[in-house]
Amino acid sequence: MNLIENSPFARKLSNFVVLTASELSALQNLHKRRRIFLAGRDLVQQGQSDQAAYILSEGWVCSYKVQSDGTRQIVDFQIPGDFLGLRSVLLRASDHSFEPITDIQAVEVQTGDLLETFANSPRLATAVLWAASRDEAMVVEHLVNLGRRDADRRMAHFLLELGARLALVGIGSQTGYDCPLTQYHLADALGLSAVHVNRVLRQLRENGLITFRSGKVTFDDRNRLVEFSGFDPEYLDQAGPLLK
Amino acid sequence: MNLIENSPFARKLSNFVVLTASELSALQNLHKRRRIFLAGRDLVQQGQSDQAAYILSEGWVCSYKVQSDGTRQIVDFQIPGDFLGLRSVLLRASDHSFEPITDIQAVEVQTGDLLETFANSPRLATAVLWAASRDEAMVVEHLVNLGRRDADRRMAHFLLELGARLALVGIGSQTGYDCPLTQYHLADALGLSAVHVNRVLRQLRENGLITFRSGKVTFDDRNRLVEFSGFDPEYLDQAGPLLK
DNA sequence: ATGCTAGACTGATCTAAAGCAGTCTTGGCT
DNA sequence: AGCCAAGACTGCTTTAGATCAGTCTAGCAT
Repeated sequence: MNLIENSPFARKLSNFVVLTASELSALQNLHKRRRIFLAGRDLVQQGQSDQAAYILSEGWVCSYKVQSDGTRQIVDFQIPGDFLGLRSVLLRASDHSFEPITDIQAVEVQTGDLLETFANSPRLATAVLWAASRDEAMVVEHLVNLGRRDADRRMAHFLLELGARLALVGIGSQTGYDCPLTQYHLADALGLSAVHVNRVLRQLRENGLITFRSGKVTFDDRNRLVEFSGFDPEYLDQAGPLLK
Repeated sequence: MNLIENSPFARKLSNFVVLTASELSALQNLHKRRRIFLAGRDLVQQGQSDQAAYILSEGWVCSYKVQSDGTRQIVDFQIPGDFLGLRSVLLRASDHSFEPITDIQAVEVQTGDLLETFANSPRLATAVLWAASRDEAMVVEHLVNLGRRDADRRMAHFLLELGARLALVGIGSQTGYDCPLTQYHLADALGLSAVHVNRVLRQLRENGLITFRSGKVTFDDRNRLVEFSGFDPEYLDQAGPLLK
C-alpha cells in the first residue's frame, strides 16, 4: 500500500502544518490523475497558457528560461513534493519551461479542484502558501549566489541547499545524496560553462570538501563546506510546524 | 485634493483590475497610517520578525541581502505603488533588509486590516496577488540577467525594465526618466563593481544607446537598446485589465 | 566487435571584469 | 572662501572564468 502521508508532498507540508486525517484525505482527493513524463521532453513551454499544475511525486525537473541567443538559465530544480507551475495556473501564462531531468511521475491538479480544496481547508492553503514562499526565498538566494559568490562557493552553496531540500522530504542523509544532474545542468543553473563546472568540482573534491561522482553527492567535510560557502539554512528551515 | 485613484498603488492595480468605487474606498481605508522614512536608514533588518507591511507612495527603496563577508546583493528596487514586505507579513520573518534610497513616504498596513480588505474584496486580493506574481517574475528575470548576460546588456536590460515599471505607475516617459540611484546601487544590484558600472555606462553612452547622468536616464536610441539587451517586456506587461 | 553517443575530463589561450590607487566635480557646512 | 564628503570617473594590473579544441570512458545499438 501507498499511504498518502508518506508522499513527499505531504511530508513537505508537514514541515509547516500538522495534518489532520481530514486534511490528508483532502490531499488524497487531489491525487486523481497520475501522469508519467519522459526525461528530456518539456512539460510546459515558455509562453504557453491554460496550463495545469502538477505535484511532482517522483523524479527531478528543472524550470528554465531561454534567451534569444540560445543560452539558457535554469531558475530552479523541482524535486519530489514540489509544485510545478502553481503560479502559472493561478495567475498568468507560464513564463518559463519545465524539463524533466529523469523520467517523472506527477499528479495533475485542476485549477478548480485546487481552489476548492483551499476553500474547504484553509490550513492546507496556508501550508501551500508557505511552501511557495519558501520557494521564492530560494530563488532570491540563487540571485545572491549568482551575483556575489565565486564559482567554488556558488557550487558548494548550491549542493548544500539541494541536500537540505531533499532532507525535508526524507531523501538523502547527512553524508550525501543521489543526484541525477549532469555537469551541463549545473552549468546552466549556476551561470558557468560546463568546462568550468568540471574544474570546480575537481577542486572541491581535491580540497576534501565534497565529491560529486557518478550520480552521488558526498559531503566529505560538511562543517568546512558550510563555513566555506557561507551557507545559512535559515531561509529553508522551519523550526517545526507552526500550525499545530 | 489628493484622490486615491491617482495614487501609484491604485494606478498599478488598475493594470490588473478595473477598480469600482467601493474598491477604491476600501483602498482609501488602508491608507490610515502615513509614515515618513529618511534615506539611508533601514526600514526592516534582515532576520527581524513581526513586521508591518508598507505601501510605498513616494520615493525609492531597495531590498537586499548582506553576506557574512560584507558584500551585498540588491534583490530588487521598490518604486511608488510597490508593496514592501508583503510576504514577510503574511508568512515569515523577513529574510532581507529594506533601505530607503531617497526620503520616502509610505503607508503602514496592519496584517489584520489587509486580510480583512482581502476578505471583503476578493478582486482586490486577486489584483494584489497579480502584482506580487509580477514582482516574482521580475526577480526571475534578474536571475537570468545575472547568470547569462554580460555587463553591458545587463545594465541596458535593467534600465529598460526600470523604465517600463515606472511607466506602469505613470512616472517618466518613452524617452527617459528621473532616477536617484548611485553607481554603487547599480553595482550591488547587477553583481558588478562600482568601477565597472562607470565604464559600462560610459560605453553605452558613447555608443549612443542610453545616457545616465546627474539623476536622469535618457534613452538615446530605444529600439537599438531593446534589440541589444534582448529586453522582452512580456513578463511585465498586462495587455489591459483582465478583470473588468 | 564495432561504432556511436553522452557525459566527464584536460591543457592552452583569451577576455571580461575585478581590484588598486588614485583624480575630478559638486554641493553642503562653518 | 575654504574644507569636506559623496559620488563620478580614469589608467594600470591582475584574475576568474570563458572558449577552443580536443581526449577518455561507459553504456547502447547494430
